[in-house]
Amino acid sequence: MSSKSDTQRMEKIVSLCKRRGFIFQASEIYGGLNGVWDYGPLGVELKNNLKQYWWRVMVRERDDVVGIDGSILTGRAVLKASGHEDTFSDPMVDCLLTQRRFRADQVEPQSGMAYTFEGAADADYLTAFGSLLGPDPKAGALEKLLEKRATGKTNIPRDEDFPLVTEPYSVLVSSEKNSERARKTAIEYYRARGIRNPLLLGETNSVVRETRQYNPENGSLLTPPRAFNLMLRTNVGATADENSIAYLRPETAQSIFVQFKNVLETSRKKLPFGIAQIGKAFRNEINPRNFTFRSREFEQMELEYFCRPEQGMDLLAYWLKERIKFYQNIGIARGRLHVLDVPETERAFYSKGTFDIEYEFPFGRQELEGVAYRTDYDLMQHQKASGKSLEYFDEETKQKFVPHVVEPSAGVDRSVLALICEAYSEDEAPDEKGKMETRTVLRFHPRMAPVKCAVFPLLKNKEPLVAKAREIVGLLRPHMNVFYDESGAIGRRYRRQDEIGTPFGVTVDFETLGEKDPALTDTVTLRDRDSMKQERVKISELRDRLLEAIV
RNA sequence: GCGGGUGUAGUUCAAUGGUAGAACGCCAGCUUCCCAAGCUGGACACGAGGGUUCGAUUCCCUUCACCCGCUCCA
Repeated sequence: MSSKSDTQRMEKIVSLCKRRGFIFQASEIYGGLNGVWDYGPLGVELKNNLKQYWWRVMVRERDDVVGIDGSILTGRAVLKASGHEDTFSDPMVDCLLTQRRFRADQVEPQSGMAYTFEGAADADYLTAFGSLLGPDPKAGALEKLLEKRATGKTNIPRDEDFPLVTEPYSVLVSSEKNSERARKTAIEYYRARGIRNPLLLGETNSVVRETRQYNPENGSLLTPPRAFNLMLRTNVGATADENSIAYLRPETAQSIFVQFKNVLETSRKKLPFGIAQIGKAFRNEINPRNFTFRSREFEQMELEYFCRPEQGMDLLAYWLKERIKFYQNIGIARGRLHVLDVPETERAFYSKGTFDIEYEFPFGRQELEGVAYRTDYDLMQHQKASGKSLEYFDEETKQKFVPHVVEPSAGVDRSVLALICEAYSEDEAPDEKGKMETRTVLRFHPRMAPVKCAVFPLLKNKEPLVAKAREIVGLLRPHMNVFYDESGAIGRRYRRQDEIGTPFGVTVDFETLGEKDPALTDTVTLRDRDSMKQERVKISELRDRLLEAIV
């Protein structure tokens, strides 16, 4: 899916993230921790800008949404009711021959004749020492062979070079007629384990019925089922027993459902209304991949928008539109956003409609957000399990019912990564001598940029320049994240800011001090990151000029 | 979890069974310096743990992490 150049692009982005302080590997000095990442000084600014903008648009600027901040530690009962405790512990099995993985409960039960082998030795090797096992090795032959070898009364070498595998293996075929196919499969298996010309040892067979132990595609034995519980578990309290089990929440949504009644009463909202939350969630992913895209600790921005049953489908369409608008407003090009209408067969059984909003990452098209109409499933589950009514009473119609819910659920870390991928660009800019050089620029939307404005004195050894620049920093700092830099040539300082995506640069020069033209006193150059154009601006107008661009 | 690949300064890349180099970047200093300039000086690396060896960054084993493919993704 991703070409070589996309992989290279991604590598450059990862490297830039580290070099400039956006994202580091967690516990790096100890060799790292798989699937966990830390945000550095710039990363946290970017992430906060994203979260704050989401909160502003989704909560503060609306009458119909309130927020909460739920706990991460979640009682077992909650996740039992939500269905997570069951659906998160899928037992998985692997085919011993092809390594293909299946969910254990999805393997078709089969009946037939199972051929089991105790192991295999290299036939070429064995002939060199005479036919120790006879032409047709029967059950127990392997034991005999090992016994003989141990006594030393045979020529069979005892060292590790002797090509012998003692792991049992078994193949299921429909009947005795297919015994040869069973042997062929077994030979293939032992060959994969390093025996050049396998001689099967200790063959037995038996009739089996309704078993899920074999791969239906090739009859090969599967590994025993191993549970992959995607929830991270911990213990609360002094004793670490069954009763103290708690989970780190696998999604933020459940704390909203669980607090639905409290929020409804205290906020005095009427349907339709929403409860929003930004917070951490945890999943013990089998295979974290693609930088921060799939990690074990991550952050979500979720809205649960409650409504009457008949409003569900319309609101699903409404929120999908709103959410796409959101991504455009943070600087993601509409052309790289895709909407996937999740087909019924792939939706959760309780969902009447789900849209995935996907972004074209360098590593492929991947989900940023799911907008799902979850019906009344969640509240119903908690009502049943807790025995507490989660109904809503409509004063006008005098009806009592459990509200339905539409859920736009976005990944914070995924969106941050999308912002970085979207912003990353390389262009050509002339250096001092007019030679073209590659310039790395993060073209963040000014609203998202971690640093809004950099302020430079043209020279650091001229006190009046430095003082003026410091003064400007003081003027802007209450309103935005400002960065002061006095070291190195001015061009170098501009490039440093380009690489972290600072949209504006302000330089204090001798004209600011009124040395050349009195009319230019207290003006500075304002440099634009993308065009690299400069413009003379009065210091007194600077603040409003910048605020306009970054809100 | 399986298969393949990779681990040497912040980055890119060298070399070596015995002292690990460079470039760029970074820090300090000088310079009326507007797009990675120049000069001087400086800091920083063999992912971790074992083993072999007089001696290991180099050879072997294990482990950790990252990348690619599969798998998974309620």
